[in-house]
Amino acid sequence: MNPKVPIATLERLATYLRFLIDLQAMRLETISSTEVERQTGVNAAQFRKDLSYFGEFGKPGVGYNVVELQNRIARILKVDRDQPMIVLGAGNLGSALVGYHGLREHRFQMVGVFDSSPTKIGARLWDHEILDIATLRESNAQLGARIAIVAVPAAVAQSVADEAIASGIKALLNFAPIILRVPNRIVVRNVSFLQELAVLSYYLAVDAQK
Amino acid sequence: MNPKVPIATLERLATYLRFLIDLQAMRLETISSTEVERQTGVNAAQFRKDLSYFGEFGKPGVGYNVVELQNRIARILKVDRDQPMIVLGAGNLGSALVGYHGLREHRFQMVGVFDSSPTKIGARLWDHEILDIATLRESNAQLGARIAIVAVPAAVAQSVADEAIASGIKALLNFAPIILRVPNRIVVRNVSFLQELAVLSYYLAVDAQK
DNA sequence: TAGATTGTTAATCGATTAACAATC
DNA sequence: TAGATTGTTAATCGATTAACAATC
Repeated sequence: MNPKVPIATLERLATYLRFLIDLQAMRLETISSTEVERQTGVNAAQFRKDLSYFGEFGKPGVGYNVVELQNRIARILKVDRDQPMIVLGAGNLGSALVGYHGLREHRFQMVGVFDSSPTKIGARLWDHEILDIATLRESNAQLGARIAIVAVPAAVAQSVADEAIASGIKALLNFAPIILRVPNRIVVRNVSFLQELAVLSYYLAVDAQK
Repeated sequence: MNPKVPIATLERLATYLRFLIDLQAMRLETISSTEVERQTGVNAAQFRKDLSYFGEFGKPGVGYNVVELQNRIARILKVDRDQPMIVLGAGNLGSALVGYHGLREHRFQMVGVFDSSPTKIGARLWDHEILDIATLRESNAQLGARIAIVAVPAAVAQSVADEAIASGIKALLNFAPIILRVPNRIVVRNVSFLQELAVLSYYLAVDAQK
């Protein structure tokens, strides 16, 4: 059914999901691909093609049922069930992530926060006790998280990632501005606002030229 | 010289820059594209092609001078000069961003933080006083920022973005999980860790099948 | 000079979009 | 039935990578 789904498709799927949640809040029953294009800017053929990797979702002449499509996309992305997750690093960013309610709303369940600083270990962060990152292996044997967010400084990100993988983590969301080297079986996604800002900065200058 | 540079190229340029800074810290004088591939995973031809949009950078038979390449990429991305920047929203995420030193290191200069909450306005956040977002237009007339980071809740992100644009902002880094509608001349980049997590979540399930 | 590595052209690969028969 | 819109095929577009002459 899904022989090599492009990553771009998966990213858009997450966008569609978000959009459908809004439509549902607005009590809309159905939506057509043309209307999706008008409201999100994603090409209508693109939208239909993206969905086609996973089966048939709409009714010709009618469109897509908002609630049904939303549920099916959630199931495809596996965000229809709780996903235990840990955060590595309780600095500014790590703290912000632990306190972010959007995660829970999307069924990502924060089960542990780790840091290496003696002044932080044992302290409370929202409703979590900060754990010693040196105990990651033992702790995650209990917690059973497969997703970890890397929110430590660049200098220690690689070794923290290595430890996380040894502790059973299968997927990493990396906020540190370095390229993590990991085994093939491990999935990594990078979030780099410095990179994003650099791209903005480039376009700012290009536009000014015109 | 640069007739439509792919966005992917610009993103990688930021990665190269980061990598070159590390190389310089390690006192390396030159590097070859093959070595870049070995250390970053980016295909060597890709690396050379990316640079070729902007001129010639290396010496055949020798490679690239680390310091020179670093400087030239910084100039291309315009991160060789201070860029004034504002943050909209002083919640968890906004606060973390304001406190993030990496921004200053990359010449992004935080010049203002805005929020709408009466309990926050006037309070100190690191070395900034939180300003009333209702005064954005007047304030940014003074501050002169062209880049804004949108770190407000989804429900108000669009109206805040509209205000920012009216205040002279030309580029937006959007953390809110919605699609911002903006005029053509405005550049937007989105950072969505919910989206990233959804992609991870998908692959986690796919791998488990195998 | 011989060996290494560049910058660039051409080939390949993959993703986006247009077009349309099928169908509600 | 007529009109609308789907799912999918085929055409287009763009990005990645391999190959190689130029050159240090």
